[in-house]
Amino acid sequence: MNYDEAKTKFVSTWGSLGTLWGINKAMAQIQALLFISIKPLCMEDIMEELKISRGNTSMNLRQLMDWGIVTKVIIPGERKEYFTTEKEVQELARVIAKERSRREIKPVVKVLKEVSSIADDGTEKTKELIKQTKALHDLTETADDMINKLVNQKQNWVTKSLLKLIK
Amino acid sequence: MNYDEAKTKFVSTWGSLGTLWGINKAMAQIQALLFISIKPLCMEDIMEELKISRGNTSMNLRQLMDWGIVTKVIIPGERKEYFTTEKEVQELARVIAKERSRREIKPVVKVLKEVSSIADDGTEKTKELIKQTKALHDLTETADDMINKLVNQKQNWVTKSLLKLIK
DNA sequence: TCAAACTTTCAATAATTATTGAAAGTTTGT
DNA sequence: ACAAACTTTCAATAATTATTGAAAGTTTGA
Repeated sequence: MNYDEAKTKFVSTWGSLGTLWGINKAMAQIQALLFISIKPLCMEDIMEELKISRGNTSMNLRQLMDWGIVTKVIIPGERKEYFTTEKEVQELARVIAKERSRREIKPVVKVLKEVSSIADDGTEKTKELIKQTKALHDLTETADDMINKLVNQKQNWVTKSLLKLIK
Repeated sequence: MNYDEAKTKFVSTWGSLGTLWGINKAMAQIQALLFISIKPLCMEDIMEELKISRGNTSMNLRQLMDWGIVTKVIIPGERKEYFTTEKEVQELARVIAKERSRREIKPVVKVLKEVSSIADDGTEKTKELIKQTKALHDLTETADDMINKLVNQKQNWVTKSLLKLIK
């Protein structure tokens, strides 16, 4: 496998993993492309490499910037804008996890709390609903906390030592 | 909020969370419904509660059974089939994480390993590709390992004490 | 072995989500 | 103030994914 093959393989695989953290293919691919690029890229570069339209590129770059993963770079003497991505995987993971938690997990935890707090009218079905949603609430909240805490540890040794602990 | 409101809210919220673990809405809703039901339900019950078609119900039940989350229950004297879901949240989380890892994370880890193992031809761009995909490989693999290990600990105290550790 | 009771399959359709491309908007140098 | 160089917006369209419903399949009891 040569450089170009490896690059294409990486970009498309990382793109398809997008769903795993709730972003679309193009967005994930743009990030992947920037992630392995040795210099900032402009819109043309990205459009050409990924064969996507200008509008698509613009919209997805915007979202990546909103997330704080991609930043605009101004190159003196150049009119057009260039882009780079966060190069530290640890930091990348932090941002993604944080965003995911905020957008998707937190609202669910909130609903679970509400539902598990309804008045116990004494019927078996209500008891079951309360019991099960409470269990789900605890699990979800704990998992969310853990992910956030883990991912906020910037030093990699924490992850490694934890992993050893639970082996 | 009374029982029926709470139930509807829970089922639809849990359904929309489906994307988070890579299953579709109907599948997540069926599971949610069974999760708070005090007795096994048949296809009619599910169709009626969720207002979905017979075909949809059948296909999604099948997939839930393939995942090992839902099991068929035979009620003596009854012709039709009944279904229940795993009621332990811990076990539920285990199955979901395992499935997700197998279907989505493992293949990506494999590709990252391949890509990061290409020959270093000495160019800067190749070095960068290798370096970055290697970092991603390590992170992804570590995260995957952690999730699997954590989720395999059936006792809840492990999670709790770990959480304390990293607070 | 038949028919009633039930489940599965799958082509057609609907719903959702991503992408395009061209017009409108913005910025910059002269 | 203008025009060139660039970016953004968004309605239209395409691609993808989920859902339906009816026909085919299966099981069971008499």
